[in-house]
Amino acid sequence: MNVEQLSATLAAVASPQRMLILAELQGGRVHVSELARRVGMSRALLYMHLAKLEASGFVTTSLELSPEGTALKHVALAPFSVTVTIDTIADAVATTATVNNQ
Amino acid sequence: MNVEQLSATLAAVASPQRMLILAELQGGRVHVSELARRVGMSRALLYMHLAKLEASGFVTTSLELSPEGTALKHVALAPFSVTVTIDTIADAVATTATVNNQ
DNA sequence: GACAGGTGTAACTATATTATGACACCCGTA
DNA sequence: TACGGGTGTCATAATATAGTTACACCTGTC
Repeated sequence: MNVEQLSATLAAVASPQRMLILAELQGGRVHVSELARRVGMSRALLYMHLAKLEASGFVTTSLELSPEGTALKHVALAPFSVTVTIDTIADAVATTATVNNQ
Repeated sequence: MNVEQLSATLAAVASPQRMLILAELQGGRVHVSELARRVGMSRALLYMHLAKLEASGFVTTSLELSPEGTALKHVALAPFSVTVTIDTIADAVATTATVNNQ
């Protein structure tokens, strides 16, 4: 994992709003509009946050048809565990430096 | 640890520039001006990054007199290990929610 | 005194992130 | 057809973060 990826992953979870979203998803998967109501933010904003969370693998989404026939985009928590130590960081920096020097 | 603290801690380390700084400090403590040269940034900018790293406990600083009599601000890596799981986040959210509802 | 090398910060600009509001479109139902 | 409830995205505004430049000040040395 290079610096950019590690940075993006940490930044994705280093947001009070996104932590709220993840905590809410602990109760089970929820569709986007319902999730927006629960965390108290607009759908447009939630889409932005979900894009960051999904890009770094913290959540997964799936578009499914409800019994009533309407499409629902379900968001579910993905299992994850991120540990940061000086070695994690040094490795990322070393990888990035190598790539840049090629 | 509440959401604000956890967010600040993760944000502090979720920066390519600050990762570079931490990686550089792995070789031992360095004074500010020298560190600025090594990571290739201005002192003013480095001070800003160091303030964030120090606020979350990733580095420590100490002002000391060199043998030549000039003051040197030494920056050293502090031992750390940050792990983020859904439980870490849920706890932080729960703590924050409790505080806000008081 | 002029210089080299250090600390510390204020003011400002540039850029990235976060947030809002409006729009187009789809499906079932009264 | 007019709702109500979804999805998805586009400008745009507001705010936070990152970065630059310049300044004041200190110490030892030529």
